[in-house]
Amino acid sequence: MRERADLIPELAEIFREYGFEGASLAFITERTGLGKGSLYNFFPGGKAEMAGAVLEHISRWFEEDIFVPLEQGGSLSEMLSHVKTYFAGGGRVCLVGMFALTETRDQFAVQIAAYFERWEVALVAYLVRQGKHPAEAQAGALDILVTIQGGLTLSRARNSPQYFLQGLKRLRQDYQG
Amino acid sequence: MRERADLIPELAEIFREYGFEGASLAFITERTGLGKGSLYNFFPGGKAEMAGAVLEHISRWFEEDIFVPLEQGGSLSEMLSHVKTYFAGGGRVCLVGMFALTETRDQFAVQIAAYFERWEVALVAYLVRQGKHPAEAQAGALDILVTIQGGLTLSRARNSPQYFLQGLKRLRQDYQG
DNA sequence: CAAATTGTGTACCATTTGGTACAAATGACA
DNA sequence: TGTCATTTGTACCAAATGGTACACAATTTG
Repeated sequence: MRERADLIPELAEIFREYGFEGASLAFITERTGLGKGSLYNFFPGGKAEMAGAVLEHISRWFEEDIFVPLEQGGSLSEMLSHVKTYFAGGGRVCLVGMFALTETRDQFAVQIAAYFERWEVALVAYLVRQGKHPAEAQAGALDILVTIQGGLTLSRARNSPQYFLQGLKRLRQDYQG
Repeated sequence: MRERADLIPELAEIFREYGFEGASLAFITERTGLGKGSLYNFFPGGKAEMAGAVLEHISRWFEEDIFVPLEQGGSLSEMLSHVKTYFAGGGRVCLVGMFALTETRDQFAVQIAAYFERWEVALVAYLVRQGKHPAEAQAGALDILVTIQGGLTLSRARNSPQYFLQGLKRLRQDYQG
């Protein structure tokens, strides 16, 4: 017997690999080893609720491990290290970015936008604390987000982590405090 | 009566909006106004062949309007302008990037990788011509691709073109010949 | 230990999916 | 004009889809 919380990381991995539409209920059943009964017991709203829970889980992780540290004295270098680990050095896809591009987007638009906005706010706070002017900090935050997202997309597309890794390297140089 | 070539841009727009899995045959028939008979007449391989044709069409456009000019004396600024127009200033999604992230990826992995590799080659050629050392040119090419892709993803996610537009602006500054 | 609660598997459902068959309409062309 | 190939709509199909119903097993809890 399992509980809902244990399932969420598994579901996250499944959606990461197959997308929202691509991950059929039949496949989710097979991969988790749970029947529909259990699945719909934990997530009465079906696939949509599963994906929602996964997004929430991701948001919480970033909130604790990335955003808050960034706002409370952590360094950018530290953040980039955590990000690098989280995305397996470019081998793991950003589920939020993926949902943002596909048809799933409308369904989760609010959570998707909130995730990136929150990240941006934390980055701006960090850069201002480093002595940058607000406009400069804003531009820097966008640059950092864009470089991470783009690196992940291209690393996936070319099946090579170099895009992601080199992006992180440049960010370290350009924004070292 | 229509012909195959006219259909491809329509299909491209449909896939862009709904993704590969999300664009059902029923919807494609409705949107194009063509029955399955016509669709399967032009694309006997079904949806997969439609998407393949769309990717090929996109590749050809970039080859002629982006890659070749870049290798034959065009400026980076010129390329960035074309790219900006093509992606509607950040309002249009990169279909190749989208396919790269979703489950569709395996099916079209070769075309997806080739598209970005080709772009990278053209950029390296341009930067070397500008007097950069090969390693520097390579790093610059990756940076440019990453910034464009990331900008598109984030602009879509936040429903705001600023990520894409500011990325382009930075590229203009950092790589002006 | 009994009773309520929670978790689980299976059988089932209507709907939608991508795809096929084929006859009728349309066009090019001699 | 008559022939032939292409184009088109419709009716069909098996398989897969997300979802529900429900009986049974495992827990908690009084």
